[in-house]
Amino acid sequence: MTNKTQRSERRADALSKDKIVEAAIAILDTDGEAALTFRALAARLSTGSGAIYWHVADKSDLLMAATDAIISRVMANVVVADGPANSIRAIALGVFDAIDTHPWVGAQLAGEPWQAAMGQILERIGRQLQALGVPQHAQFNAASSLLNFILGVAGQNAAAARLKGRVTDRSAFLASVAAQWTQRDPSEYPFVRQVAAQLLDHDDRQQFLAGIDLILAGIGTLR
Amino acid sequence: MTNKTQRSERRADALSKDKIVEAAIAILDTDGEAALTFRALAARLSTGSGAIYWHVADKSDLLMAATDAIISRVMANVVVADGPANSIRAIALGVFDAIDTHPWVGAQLAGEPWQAAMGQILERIGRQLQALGVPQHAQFNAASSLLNFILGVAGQNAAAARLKGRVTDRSAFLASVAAQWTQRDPSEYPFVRQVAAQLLDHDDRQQFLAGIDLILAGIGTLR
DNA sequence: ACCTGAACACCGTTCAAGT
DNA sequence: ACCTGAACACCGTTCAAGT
Repeated sequence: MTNKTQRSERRADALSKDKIVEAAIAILDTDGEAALTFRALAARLSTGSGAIYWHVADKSDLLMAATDAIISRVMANVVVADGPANSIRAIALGVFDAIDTHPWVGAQLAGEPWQAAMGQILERIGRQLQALGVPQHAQFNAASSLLNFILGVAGQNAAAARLKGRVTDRSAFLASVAAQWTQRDPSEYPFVRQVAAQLLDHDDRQQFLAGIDLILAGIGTLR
Repeated sequence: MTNKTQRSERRADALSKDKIVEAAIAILDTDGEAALTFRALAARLSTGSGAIYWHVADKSDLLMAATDAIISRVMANVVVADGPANSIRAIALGVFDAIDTHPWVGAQLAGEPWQAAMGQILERIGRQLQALGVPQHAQFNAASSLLNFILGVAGQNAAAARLKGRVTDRSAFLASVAAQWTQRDPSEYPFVRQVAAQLLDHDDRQQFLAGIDLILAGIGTLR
């Protein structure tokens, strides 16, 4: 037996980008965005943090690959039927629900355009807009409007998820938010005061659908 | 003369949250989000990094205060006239242009709801929706739809700004994005391929306005 | 070719010590 | 009350050294 510090055994099963991405998703889902570090990831994969860089360019690359994996699954499972308008609702709800279960996906979509997941969503929405009979010249704007609305909600939901745990009473928290918004000068915030009650107990998913419907109604006026 | 390391002089002009926020805005505007560190801020203010914490809770507090300052100025300068629909366009464009000149504001809005700036925008939009005659029960959803669309665009623009400098040819960059989206299986991306040409040379501001108009058209169908 | 883990160059935040 | 700046506990990323 020697005194020299023993190097760890080399891992038997080869690492791969897929395995790394799956491990990252597991960490993100169970412990949140902040918990995903290369050290935590390396520990979970029983390897050195540097090994990950052999398969993944950097943290942004890793996050985009994880987001793409989730969105791919969602898109594969979305049931497109009952006409193009309902199909768009289904696609949008698919993304919404994915963000609900994987809030970090929301942050990623909202803050990183040009990733593969964005192309997938755009494609799915665009095809349904064509089926809906939206004139060709208006299709890009219509798709981008729906997409941007979805991304806006995505960012907000990701932020809301970051509070989970720290905030136990959602209504009380939202009440304190509304109070802070209006406190600088209550007479300056008549609208916020009016909707404060609805803010406290509104259903995010239902409000999301209402927004999609509003944009669809607007698209319906296009000729 | 002593050999003891000389402590720096104590600053003559008192620090204040306002002064700190202004310095932060200057750093964010000239050198970008990544350049705002407590060390850089302390250097610019000729103080210790710890001093900043006497006036500001943490980095999030600082960023929210900076965002609120910018949005307050924008809202004070927005000209509301020509009827409620045009006023909503003016408010939205005000936010869009603010994000264009201060991209970090976009990132902040997209990723941090419940900050004061959000209350300001919501209030301004809501009041115009009331003037537009939107039925009371639909006002909250309508306002939230417009707001979320704006936040979606905000996040994308902030991300686009992060590339400035690194990317010199916008068209070439967007072409490579579209190519990457479709390359996995070109036959799976007919819509993206169709709009790729528009993607390359579309005007962000004009597309933003088209989205606002689409939502306004949808709101017009509400009764 | 792929993996290991120490080392580097940073962060935000805290806090004892000063005025 | 307010300020100073070293110290702490982290990060992402690199890279010489291993297999």
